[in-house]
Amino acid sequence: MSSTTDKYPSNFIRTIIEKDIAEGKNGGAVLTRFPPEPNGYLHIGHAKAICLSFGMAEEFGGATNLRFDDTNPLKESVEFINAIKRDIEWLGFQWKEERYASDYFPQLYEFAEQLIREGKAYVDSLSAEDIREYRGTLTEPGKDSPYRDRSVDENLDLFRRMKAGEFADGEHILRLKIDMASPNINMRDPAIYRIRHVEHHQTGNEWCIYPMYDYTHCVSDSLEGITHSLCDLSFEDHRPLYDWVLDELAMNCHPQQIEFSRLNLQYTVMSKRKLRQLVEEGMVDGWDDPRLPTISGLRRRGYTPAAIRDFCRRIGVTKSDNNVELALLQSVIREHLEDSAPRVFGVLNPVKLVIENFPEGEKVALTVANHPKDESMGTRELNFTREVFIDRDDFREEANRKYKRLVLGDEVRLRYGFVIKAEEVIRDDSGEIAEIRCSYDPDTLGKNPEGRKVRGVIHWVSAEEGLPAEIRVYEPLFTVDFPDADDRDYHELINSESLTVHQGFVEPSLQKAGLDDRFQFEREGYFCIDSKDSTEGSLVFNRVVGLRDTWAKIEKAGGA
RNA sequence: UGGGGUGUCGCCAAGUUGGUAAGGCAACGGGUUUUGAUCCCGUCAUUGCGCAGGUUCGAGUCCUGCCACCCCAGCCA
Repeated sequence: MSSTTDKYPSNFIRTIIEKDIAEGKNGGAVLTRFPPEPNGYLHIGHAKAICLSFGMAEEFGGATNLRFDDTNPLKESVEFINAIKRDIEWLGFQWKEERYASDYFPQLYEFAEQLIREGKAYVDSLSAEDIREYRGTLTEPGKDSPYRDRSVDENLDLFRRMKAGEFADGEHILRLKIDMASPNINMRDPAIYRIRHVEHHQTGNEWCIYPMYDYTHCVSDSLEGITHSLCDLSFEDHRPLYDWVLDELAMNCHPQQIEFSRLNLQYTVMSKRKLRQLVEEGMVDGWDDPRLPTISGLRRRGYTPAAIRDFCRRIGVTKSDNNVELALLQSVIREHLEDSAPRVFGVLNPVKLVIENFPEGEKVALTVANHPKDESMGTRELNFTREVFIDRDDFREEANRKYKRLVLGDEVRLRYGFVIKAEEVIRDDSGEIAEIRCSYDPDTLGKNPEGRKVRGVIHWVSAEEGLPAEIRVYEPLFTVDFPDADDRDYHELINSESLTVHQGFVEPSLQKAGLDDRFQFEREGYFCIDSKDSTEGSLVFNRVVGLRDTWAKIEKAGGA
């Protein structure tokens, strides 16, 4: 995992850490944490944070804790906990310790009593609506709650009774006593404990009051001895509160919160809320739908952990808003698969081709390379037969010379096999081409014909030996590059053609394709077995990404 | 009209104490090629680093003033 390609280029967070180490801060130690709330699946944006937090720690000989930020039992579940752990491990990272914010509930409670005793927290009995009213607005200061000056004894009594379950949800709340006139709204007496009579996935029914993020996170970081607490920019305004709590509690470990900008990627959405909607409304096939930017989706789509890590490294780490092009992600996975994926043949839109002068029942065994540039990947055998499938896009009844595929009356090479010539087209009742009758030149195996220049080379699959397979090709889930920035409801922005299912054929060797294998279907793209739906008897492939397609560009420009 | 941030090539992004604008992706030329892939070569910010002034022999880097965009008013995280 710790190859040089995983090293980040210069960024401001590394600069800070290097400086801290040079100055002997924290005794030169680096301990980070990744703190997901188990209320959804991890996505590529989380991968950025994971690579950063784990990456920085590893680079400086430190470690990273995985800590589930499980302070809101209403939205969380063990299903998400397990999915998150699996995704992080799959990405290639190992946490030092698995912790839960709920591990600290007892200590958090004691600290809360301490704050009350010191007059730094109070129980408010205003309704949620009133609290909102009293908070003021962005431009006007808030005003003190009438309960703000309750005595320490009363606060303590109330808080203990909150814990004991004497009150209903929403009846009381514990707030920090900071400054209702602060220009930073987060400092206007933030709530730190609310009553919730619900079972918690970790602590069961032990508690009916639950601490809130701002209070929990900094204390948890401190208790664990975190040195650098990396989070996204939305928490920048919360840093004064983070620091306030640790200072007032006089914690002996005061981690440094550092914020960076979150990832925005073209043609997708990154908010857990929207992802959850897509899943729950059945617009996709679960959290691991290959069109989703979730780690699980990317895994099922065929992305590799190394490619995702490389992507995270290449997008960099800054505080500026960023809009990363999908092309970068695609470029990275292509680059990784180019070297590692063995080549095979697969035809997505099959049309049968019959070579009339090739003897029926005969086979010519061809030894073909698994990789054009890497002999160590070996060879495999393919049988050339009288009937083969080629892709419909690789045949035209007429075309100009720029079209380097099969044209009626002209020649083309079937890759690794013979040069053939299209002689006649057979149509079905609907007028569609049902079959292409051809002839072949037996003297063209491994050599070019004399005096003629063949248009090009196309791939094929033996009709006699090929395996039928379902091949799924994906396009972006959304029709606009940044759905979040669009005023329209996201339902209107869904790309109805994000999934195309082909009933095609693949070469026999793919029968033994494994779940972790990636292949390049020559001239088509990179593919993998669909981990959810593929079976031995009915193969299902996902297209990870297409090959770079300059022909499509030429075609689009009106070149042919 | 409050507070917190950010503005360097179409996108991402480097740019330590001012010294004369990295790299990647994309794009565009060309070469190799039994994958229109890969690979290789070349072009791609020349009084230019949001704008306007200023300091300086010299500023993306310092100062002043503007402008634009993002985040914040959950008993969510």
